[in-house]
Amino acid sequence: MSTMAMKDEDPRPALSRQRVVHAAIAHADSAGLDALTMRQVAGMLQVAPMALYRHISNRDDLIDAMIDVLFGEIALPLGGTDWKTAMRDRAMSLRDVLARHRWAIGLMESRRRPGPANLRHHDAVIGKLRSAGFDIAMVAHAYSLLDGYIYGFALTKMNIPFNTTDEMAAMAQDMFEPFPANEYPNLAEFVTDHVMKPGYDYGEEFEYGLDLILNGLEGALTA
Amino acid sequence: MSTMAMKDEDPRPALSRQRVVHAAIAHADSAGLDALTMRQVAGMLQVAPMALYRHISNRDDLIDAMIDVLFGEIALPLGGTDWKTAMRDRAMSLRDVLARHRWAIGLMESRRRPGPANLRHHDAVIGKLRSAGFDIAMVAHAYSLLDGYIYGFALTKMNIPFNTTDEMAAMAQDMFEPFPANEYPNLAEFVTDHVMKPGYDYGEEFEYGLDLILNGLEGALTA
DNA sequence: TGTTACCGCGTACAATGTACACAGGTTGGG
DNA sequence: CCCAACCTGTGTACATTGTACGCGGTAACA
Repeated sequence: MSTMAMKDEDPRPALSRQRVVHAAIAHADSAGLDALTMRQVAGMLQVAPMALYRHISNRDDLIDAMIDVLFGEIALPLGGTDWKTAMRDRAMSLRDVLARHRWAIGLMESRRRPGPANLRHHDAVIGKLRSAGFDIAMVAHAYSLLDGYIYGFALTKMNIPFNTTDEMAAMAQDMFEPFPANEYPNLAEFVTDHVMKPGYDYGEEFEYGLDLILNGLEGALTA
Repeated sequence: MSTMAMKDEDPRPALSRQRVVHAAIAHADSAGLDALTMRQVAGMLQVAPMALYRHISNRDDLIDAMIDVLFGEIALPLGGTDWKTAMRDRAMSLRDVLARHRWAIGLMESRRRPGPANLRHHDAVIGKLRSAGFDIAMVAHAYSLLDGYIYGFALTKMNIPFNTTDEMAAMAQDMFEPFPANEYPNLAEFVTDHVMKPGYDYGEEFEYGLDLILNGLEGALTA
């Protein structure tokens, strides 16, 4: 039989830009950006490293494409709802995307060649705010504040890998261990009495700040 | 003469951890983190690459040390002022530090081994908030919100290298060029009518959001 | 004067991104 | 049906990186 007419269980379907980009995302999700080497991605696809270069022009181009896929993952419920609900839903969705793809946090807004999903996303958000009565300066304020907070929250909170309270305790131990006891009493109290308490939930922390910002913007808008 | 009794103009003073770290910061400031190779740093100090390893244990240890120097650069005016002024000043100072050292934005809060300046800084900020009447949960809210915003603003705004309006226009051109005209009308309007206007100043943008957050926190505190 | 600790160096190696030329299959024109 | 052009994946090769290892020279102290 010809290779073309092979059945579905072809052990090695043809390479494509899409397949390369998705494999790269999967690998970065599980192993981080540093581990995203061309040879690793090629390995995942059972292909020689140089085969990738038929579909991407270099590693940076690959990352650009990966980021644009993530922009496509952000939900944009801009339909009938008011701007506040729309912005809140978008923020939560973006937060979730960044949680799924931690490696991307520092890259989303620093691409020199934004892809179509990226531009479409920003266009839609700005459009929603404009049609809700924000003038252009106010759009700048709102967008700057919201995205700053969302990305910054992701940056400051998600880099620390604490999945269990025990892990967290161990890390705190390592942190304070090289220094004299009680050298940093406020910080120590904060960590032991709050961060390490069982009920602590970063999700709630995020929403608290988000709502504070949204309420502040609402006040500024109606003023 | 002995090498020890050499005069001040010794062309190559003894290496030290401090000198290595400061050279590395200077290089990262001007060339970025990717260009921060051991060989480059060694070259700045007119020393063989392996000489560095007598004073730092590896590249990651070097970066840890660099970050802690930056934490030391953040002004902490926690004296007689009220919490709001203190937090505002600290935020502005941190913003300035991040502007001077863009390469550090993604690294400040993700060190697994925070240095003494880092811990002292957080301890002081938490202490200031506590003594101003914030309970622990409120400290978590405030700190999360403020640092999220500060780092996020730095991340989203400073990565884009627009020093002049012309450069910005060129970049906007490159951004939209691959796509049909008017594909992204809201974004296009925003860029041309606001970002590229001569009077646009990112500093003001930062302070707008900062004050909104501080006022929101004040409201929550007194409630 | 010896001995010991330290510090900078030269060499070497494994891992990485990617340039280059090639091979095997696919396809379209005669 | 045949051959030429063309894709697409491959093997090899090289420059650049971090850093392990052991050497030699200098300083400090006996």
